[in-house]
Amino acid sequence: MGEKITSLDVARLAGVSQSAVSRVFTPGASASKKTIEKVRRAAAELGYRPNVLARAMVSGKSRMIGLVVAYLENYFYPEVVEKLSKALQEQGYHVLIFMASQTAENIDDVVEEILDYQVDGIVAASVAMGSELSARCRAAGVPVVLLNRTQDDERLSAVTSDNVAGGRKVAEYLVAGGHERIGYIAGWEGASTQRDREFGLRVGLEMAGKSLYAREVGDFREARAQEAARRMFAGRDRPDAVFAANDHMAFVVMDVLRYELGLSVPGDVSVIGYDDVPIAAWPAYDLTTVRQSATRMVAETVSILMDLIENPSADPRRIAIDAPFKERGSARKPGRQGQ
Amino acid sequence: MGEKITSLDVARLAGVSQSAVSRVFTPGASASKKTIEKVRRAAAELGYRPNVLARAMVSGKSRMIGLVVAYLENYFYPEVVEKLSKALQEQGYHVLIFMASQTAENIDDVVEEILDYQVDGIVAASVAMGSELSARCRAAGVPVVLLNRTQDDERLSAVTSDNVAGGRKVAEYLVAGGHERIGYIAGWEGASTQRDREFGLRVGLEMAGKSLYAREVGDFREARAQEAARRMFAGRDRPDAVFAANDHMAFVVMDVLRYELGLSVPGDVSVIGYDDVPIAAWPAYDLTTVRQSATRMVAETVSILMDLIENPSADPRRIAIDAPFKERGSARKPGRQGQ
DNA sequence: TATAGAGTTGCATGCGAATGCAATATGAGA
DNA sequence: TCTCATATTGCATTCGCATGCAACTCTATA
Repeated sequence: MGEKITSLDVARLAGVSQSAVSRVFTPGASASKKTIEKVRRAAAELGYRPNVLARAMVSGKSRMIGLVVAYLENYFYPEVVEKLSKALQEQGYHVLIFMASQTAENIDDVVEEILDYQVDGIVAASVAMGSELSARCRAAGVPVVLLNRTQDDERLSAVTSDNVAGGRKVAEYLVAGGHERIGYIAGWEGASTQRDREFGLRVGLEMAGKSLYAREVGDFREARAQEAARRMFAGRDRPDAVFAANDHMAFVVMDVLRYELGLSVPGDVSVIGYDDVPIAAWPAYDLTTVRQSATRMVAETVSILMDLIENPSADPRRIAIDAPFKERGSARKPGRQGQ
Repeated sequence: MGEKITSLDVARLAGVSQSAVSRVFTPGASASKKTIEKVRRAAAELGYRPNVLARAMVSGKSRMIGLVVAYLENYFYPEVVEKLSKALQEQGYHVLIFMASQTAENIDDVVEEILDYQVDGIVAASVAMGSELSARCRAAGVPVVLLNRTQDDERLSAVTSDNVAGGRKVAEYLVAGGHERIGYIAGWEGASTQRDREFGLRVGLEMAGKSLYAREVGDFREARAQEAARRMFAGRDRPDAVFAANDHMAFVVMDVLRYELGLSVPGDVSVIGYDDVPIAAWPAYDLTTVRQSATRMVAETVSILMDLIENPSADPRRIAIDAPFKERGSARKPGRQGQ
């Protein structure tokens, strides 16, 4: 066991030089029909396949993309992982995955580790990068694309949905539905998605001459969202509508309302989320939400990444894809004349 | 941009040889305090970090583990990905992820690609490997561990839960609960988990002098499970209990029963799943199920993998971890004297 | 038939780090 | 202070493949 087949073995069997073998397996290199034939046959006989790592050493291209994810608990991210991985596979790239702890600082260590693997690019999903770190990536010539998060640093590419517009749509819908006391369950305050969605919501409310009635922080985490919901609905004059900064928290909120407090959704309280993860469509939740298409976001991410890899001097791009409102049954619907 | 720092740069700055630098960064190599100090200082100054790929070339160890997953739609797998990735990171390994199409054949291509990256080991979650392929891995000296799936090939290591026992527990619980017409929503027939869970269920029923009342195939897929549930409950004399081969299908079944057919769970029909994914605990489902601990399965997988990597001649191991029954509210509970 | 031009091929080298070996430095014991 | 065992160090080589360069083989044109 363990006898590696190298290009030299193939070369010997085919009666050609090692370079010839290399050229046969290098797209764009020149080789005669006869040589190709001989090499292919020998390679097949020996079961030879080029060593990607060795190839990476000399070419400087590893064809690996580092993916940093903080938590797969929010089912938007498994979707991202799956689709990103598939999309990159189609481009001949593969994904090296790194789980970052929720703790903000650790991301930097993780990125260092990623860089050690000589990845050709990095996708950072739902995590922030220190400016020092992004500088290192730039120095190393490794493009970085933030996914579902933005940062002030203009030199970082980023793909998000249009969170501000999305938040505004929620406000408009709730106002049109005649809600009076609108609460907001915030995500982790450090996240741009959180800030933007809240900002959009507030702007939308203001434009209707209203303002936020209640606000609690759920940090995008299940347990925290649960506590947040309990706090928000503890007193009397409870909100008649809640916008949760993502679907994952919206489910928790619905569960608290229905199963702990015995309230009806949307009868007593309307609930709206953000993301439109698959579960949102399940009838048990039937969650009204804002659709953030993982497919489209991944497609944009891959596109940007490929551009940046091919043309390292290209400008970073920041994209906010359209986030359509998705009406379902968890929020009271505006009357016929509404909206 | 792009000026790579190599060990040679560090060596020059520190006034030592390249080998000295290498030794400082190689655990277990010998170097004097003074040298270590000089090298560390120079490395820090230049921001040097060893190139993992170059290291892999000469050492033959890439410290990468290939992970093959078919679909993240079933939320058991995101858990696996997250925990496996973290556990391996702690061991100094990293995960190269590969999505396999559901189609059975493609897995072989994917494994070839993985091998190209010189991974030190492969974890195949919920996918089967052709015998030819596993032979190649063996020839290449790359250990393979199947996760949540077994195969006849004795030379393959595998970690599953005790699916047969789990299935039997479900049968016993349903019988104890006084159910008369027990249906089964099967998973994909090619999966060992499917076969074992069904086998356990049937054995359990037989031991109680009963047999399966209805059976439909859901293929572990959402859409198929939906159709399966509809078919199963189309006629009169419908089942009074259903065991779905995994939680993911159980949720679909519950939704069909409750929201399409207007039946009560567990009032009219008891539903039991398998896996105990996080959603099973959500009050909207409160699913009675069999607990298959991703944490424990991942721990075993890592342990086997590390053993196999350190000692390539070690025997493959096949482990079925205990799968405790988890009683919740989606199935009628046996009376006090029951069970 | 001679010959420029394009298409092939092999040689030699390099990517960045680990390691066997031999040379040297260090320290302990006498 | 001298000797020998042990710890450090550098040299040179190696991992598997890609690629610049020079030598070479064709083929088409004059």
